[in-house]
Amino acid sequence: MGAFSDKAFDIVRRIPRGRVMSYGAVARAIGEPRKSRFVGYAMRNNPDPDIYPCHRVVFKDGAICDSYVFGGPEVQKRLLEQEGVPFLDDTHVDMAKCAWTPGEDTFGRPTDIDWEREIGD
DNA sequence: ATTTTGACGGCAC
DNA sequence: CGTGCCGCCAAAA
Repeated sequence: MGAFSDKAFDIVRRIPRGRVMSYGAVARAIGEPRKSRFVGYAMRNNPDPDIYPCHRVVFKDGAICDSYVFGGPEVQKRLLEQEGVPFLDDTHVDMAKCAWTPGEDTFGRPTDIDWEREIGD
């Protein structure tokens, strides 16, 4: 995989549970906002969905991609709901509430590595 | 080397 | 709020 994909996965891996990032946000986090599209391309080659929560990457609108998803958009939505990600409607995530960006505190926050912990709060 | 193809995003309708 | 188009740019054919 290219260096870009590597960076993309590095960012995605840090997305805490219950939060999401848009493809463009990931691209911007990498420093190349123009390659938002390529982020999706990278996700398509996700080596290990268990390590890289690509399901937390959605459209800027909060919509979920309808193609090339591991188990279909429904599965992705299901995973997000499971994490407590708020939805505006049946097809859109409430980005205003769960949009995340690197730099926010992930220290005490649960990340992909904390799958064991439940969202109970 | 050239053409086609997108897990996108923005903007016009 | 949904559709359609165009611009980006690397990867695949």
